Amino acid sequence: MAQRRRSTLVAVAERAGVSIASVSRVLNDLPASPEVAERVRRAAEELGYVPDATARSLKAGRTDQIALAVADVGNPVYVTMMRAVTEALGGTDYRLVLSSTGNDPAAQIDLLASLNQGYADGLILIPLRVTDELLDAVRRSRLPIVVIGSLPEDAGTDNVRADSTAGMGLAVEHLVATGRRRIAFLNGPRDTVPGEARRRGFDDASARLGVEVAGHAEAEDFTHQAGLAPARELLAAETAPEAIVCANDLLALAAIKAVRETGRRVPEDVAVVGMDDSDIAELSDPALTSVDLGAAERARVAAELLLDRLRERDLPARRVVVEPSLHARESTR
Amino acid sequence: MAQRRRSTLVAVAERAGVSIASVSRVLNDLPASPEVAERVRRAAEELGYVPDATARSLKAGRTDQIALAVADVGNPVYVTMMRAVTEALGGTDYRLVLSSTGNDPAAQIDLLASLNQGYADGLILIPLRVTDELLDAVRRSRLPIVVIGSLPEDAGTDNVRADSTAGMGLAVEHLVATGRRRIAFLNGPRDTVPGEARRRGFDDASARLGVEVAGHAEAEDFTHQAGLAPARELLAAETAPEAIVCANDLLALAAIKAVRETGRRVPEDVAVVGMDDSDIAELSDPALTSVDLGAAERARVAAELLLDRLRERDLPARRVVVEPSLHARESTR
DNA sequence: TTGTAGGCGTTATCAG
DNA sequence: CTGATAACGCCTACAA
Repeated sequence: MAQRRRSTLVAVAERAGVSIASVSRVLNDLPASPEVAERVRRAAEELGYVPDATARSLKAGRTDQIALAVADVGNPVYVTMMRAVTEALGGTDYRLVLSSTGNDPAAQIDLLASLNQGYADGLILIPLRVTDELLDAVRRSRLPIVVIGSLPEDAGTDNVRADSTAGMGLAVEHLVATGRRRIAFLNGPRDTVPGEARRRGFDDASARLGVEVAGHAEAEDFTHQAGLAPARELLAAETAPEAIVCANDLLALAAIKAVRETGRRVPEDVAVVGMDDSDIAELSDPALTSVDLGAAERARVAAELLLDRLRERDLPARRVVVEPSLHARESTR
Repeated sequence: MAQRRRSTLVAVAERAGVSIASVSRVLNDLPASPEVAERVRRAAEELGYVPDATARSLKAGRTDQIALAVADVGNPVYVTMMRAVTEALGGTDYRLVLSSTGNDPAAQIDLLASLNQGYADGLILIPLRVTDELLDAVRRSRLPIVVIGSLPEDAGTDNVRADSTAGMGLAVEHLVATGRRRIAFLNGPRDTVPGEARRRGFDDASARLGVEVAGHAEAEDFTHQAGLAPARELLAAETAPEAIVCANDLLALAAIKAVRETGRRVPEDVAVVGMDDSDIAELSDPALTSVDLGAAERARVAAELLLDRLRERDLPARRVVVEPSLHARESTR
């Protein structure tokens, strides 16, 4: 059985018969005589000494931790982002502290407040809704924050965003190119960051490309369950759509299900395009055509920006836009 | 703009004209005269004072952090578990430190070593493969660990596991009850904790219930992609299976896809049962019948066990088995 | 090269 | 009730 109590520099020093300063130096590869170095290393080894992260942090003023705040750990897009952040941090020796704040803006503000306790060196924030209070809290925060999602110009915060308009453009163009004209839009809640951006994107794209808009519907949430009813609505319209563009992949699966319920086929009768290109796009049957708004890339870039800023605090606020790409699969053949 | 530098007890004490001891007391709700309390609170407020988590940790010997180590942040089951842990921790003031170790046992051992730096108070470990080295490292660890997954009897570690045998029993019984006799098994890698457990479970159940085993196949990974080829194999057998039991939901989706490729229908020609009852089971079309091995519950219990032990170190090692349940959906109608 | 000592920001003990 | 002071474990001038 290993000793219950952690051993400290003092213990190692005693055992090696030297001062704690020498121990610290040896273990941090600072100059020391070979003989002392040897004694220290052996003592440390024998005691199973491991430096204490907390004490180090207090001294160094850094925690080597980065916080990631997401609304919902369950949503596939956030999972993608989490994974990307994890990978980006893999090479460094930062640890990841995960906070699931739920949809509640108040919870995010609480989180920002608690961050000022300094348990992390920086934060990647993925807000579902951006309120003025949140922006304010972000501005007031003592530590570097990178926000993923659209922010007002003057937010003065590092910011990585998708180009929803371009993404919707890709979706609609693709549908037009494959011969669809009457296109409907299945959105999530409009009072969210992605909901608002994607609706604008769809409207822009459909106007620009001169397609016939066969209806808008809005699910109460970006989930499969919430998507079924509005999808059925769209399909029940007098002039049925030839294609449905959906604001995310879960809604797209709901659309496919709804299409099939009416006895129609995907893609022959109704084509379906999703958005986010999450894992389920490939798993779905038929495999789902989806626009990748660069979730992984956005998260990766956000991590880079943050690491950057931790290295060098005095940088101007940066904004990065990640370009979308279309992944054509069976649902729009 | 907020002041760049965090203010400390000393700053508050100076401003309030009292000692740091008094400040600490007031802010920790220890007895103090109303007048001092008032002055301290005002000063703290004016300076935007927030106590430093690191300093607190050093003093208290606790970090208020719990580490969660999973093999792959992408796998839906792990996501389920992460969410459950997040929720379980929601009521407490523990933070969650997430480590994605990959499939590499060495990485998990490194993680255990680094944990001895004391950046967390406890660990929930979900190993994909349990090697002797890993068990050893777990035993040697200075901090409380709860392992999710099967462990040898004598591991002496808190442990939460699924009952794969019972789960497979539910799957096979359900298939028998719905009139299927020739049943095949699509597994993931056998040299993993779940792979081994589920294979044994299937063999036990099929023997006990006297069904005709229409083949075993093994995917190289628990993924959709890896499942396609072995699923096709099973279907190409001379006496085709009437049902396929799959070791997880991703493999089950692969099986459904493979069945359809051959022009057969699910569930009429071939029934498919998945395992884990992850989100995609409900999303799939047809919706997937799946055995819930209690991923969320296991994670929740693991978190409870850990919190428990953090409260009271001297507990005997506990082992909890979580019972499975079957969720019948369209894929076995 | 080595040791002494101070300090990172808290909390807690012990006098006053 | 309050204040001075000693830890927590580490790093690092500075002095020897």
